[in-house]
Amino acid sequence: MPLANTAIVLDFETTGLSPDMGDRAIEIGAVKIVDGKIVDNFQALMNPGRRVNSFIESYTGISNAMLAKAEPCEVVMQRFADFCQNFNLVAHNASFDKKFLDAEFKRINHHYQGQFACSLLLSRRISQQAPNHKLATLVEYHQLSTDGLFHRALADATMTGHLWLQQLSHIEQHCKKPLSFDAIMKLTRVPKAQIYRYLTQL
DNA sequence: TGCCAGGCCCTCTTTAGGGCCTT
Repeated sequence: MPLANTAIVLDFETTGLSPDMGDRAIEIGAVKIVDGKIVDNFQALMNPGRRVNSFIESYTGISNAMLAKAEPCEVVMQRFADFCQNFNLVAHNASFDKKFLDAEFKRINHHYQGQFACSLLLSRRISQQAPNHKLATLVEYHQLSTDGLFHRALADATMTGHLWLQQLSHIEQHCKKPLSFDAIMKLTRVPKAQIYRYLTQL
């Protein structure tokens, strides 16, 4: 049973909010965490085969000129599949990143086997006093290390990685033992009002 | 034609609506 402190934390930049509406990934960033330490990372722009709008250029700082020089999504996603193997995955608001991961992997006929946990759902349970649960707010709230760059894939994935490790540390203070990835997945489904009682029973 | 995300989660709820998050 793999522990929660070994995982790949990833983040996509995309052309929009929904692959079902035709949106594509334009950048992926990820950090590999083994035994609670970041040991490797992955970052690549990818050419979605069409232009992105000015909002996305402004929001991410990723221009159409940058994407024109990038490898196609299919090439990058194959390299990412090799990078992530079957590590369990983490993202902030994982439902968003999972639907893009699933859509891009489907295009290259790659079948991912691991689980996908969400640092946003975890934060809503174990940091209920935080002003809100946006990634940037939580980085400041928990005083996590950051290079000040936001909305680029590797920067966001790295910050989410630090957030994930902070969350695991906080949880372990309550249950007094390292938890499996599966246990954390279950924890993100426990009703908020029951979370601390649940932790002490683990 | 005109519309267009969607899962989570709370509440003035469950025969629903709206804010929070992600790009």
